[in-house]
Amino acid sequence: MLKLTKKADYGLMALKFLAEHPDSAALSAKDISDEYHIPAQLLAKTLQQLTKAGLLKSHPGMNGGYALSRDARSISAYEVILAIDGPFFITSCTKGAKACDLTPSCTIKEPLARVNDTIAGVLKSISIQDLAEHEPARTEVSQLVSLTL
Amino acid sequence: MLKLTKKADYGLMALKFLAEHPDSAALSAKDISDEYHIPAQLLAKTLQQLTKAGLLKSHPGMNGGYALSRDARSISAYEVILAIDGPFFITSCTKGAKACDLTPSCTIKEPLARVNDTIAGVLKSISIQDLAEHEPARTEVSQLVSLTL
DNA sequence: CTAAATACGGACTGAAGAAGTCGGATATTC
DNA sequence: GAATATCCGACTTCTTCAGTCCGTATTTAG
Repeated sequence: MLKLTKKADYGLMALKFLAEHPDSAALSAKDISDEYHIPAQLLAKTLQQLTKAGLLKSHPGMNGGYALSRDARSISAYEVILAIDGPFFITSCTKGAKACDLTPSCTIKEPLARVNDTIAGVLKSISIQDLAEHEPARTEVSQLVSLTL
Repeated sequence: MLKLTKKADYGLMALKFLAEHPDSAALSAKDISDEYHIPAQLLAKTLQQLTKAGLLKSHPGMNGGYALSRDARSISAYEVILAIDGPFFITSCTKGAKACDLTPSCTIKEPLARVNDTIAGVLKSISIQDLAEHEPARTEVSQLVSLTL
């Protein structure tokens, strides 16, 4: 309930790791899975999804691997989650056009859609670079997000 | 992925419906499930959870049913979701104290915990009364939520 | 040219959680 | 006492996530 998938987590971790090693030409899926102790093949698939989404550049062969396709500052957490988990909606019904089956009385959706937008806005405001700048996190971005019901 | 359960949706709808009928002494689970075309027994359980959480007052017997235990303006969407789905965490690992197994390297969690707090804050700022004040939603709450990474 | 290392990608299994049902017990009103 | 409710645990079913297996394609190293 209201939780990211592990693949999304793994994806964020991987991008963060790549952002922390800009000098390396490419890091393999195994390099990253070793670092974080996550299942290698699962991470591999996740990285493939991110590649298809254009967030990573891949390079097969020996000494191959993955690298960020753009600057870490221009990649948002939102893009990563979207690429892996697909579009998310906080409500069960809001599936594109097709609304709540036989329940147009579902007036809950409209306010919750705003909540949804707010969350998306927050995630869009967080870049991979933000994640890579470590723990103490004195980044102090102080992002303001407004919600109007 | 990042979605409320249907029970949480149902719960919000039910509370909204009750808030719209403050004149009625009590409305039964069936009254509400008919209104929204929701499985009656499932909604019943949800209402029982909300009763245990103290958000509703129940009354068995004929002409019995449920009523809000407090003013609709003092009940937040956050409380409802918490009562039904339990505490939510956007990350997979943040389970109370026990952190990420063998992965303390999981620096992703810290920034995402802030996102989690932001979402909680937004949900806390939305009352059942807000949901009940219908569609055009000229409520214009204009809530500000700050996020500092 | 061959072999190793790597990315790609489909199919499959198992586990977990969500959605919904069933059946009975208890309380209240008429 | 009968009808209408809430209460509540157990159960089935369905979906999705997590993870694995296995084969293919591609690049580099030697």
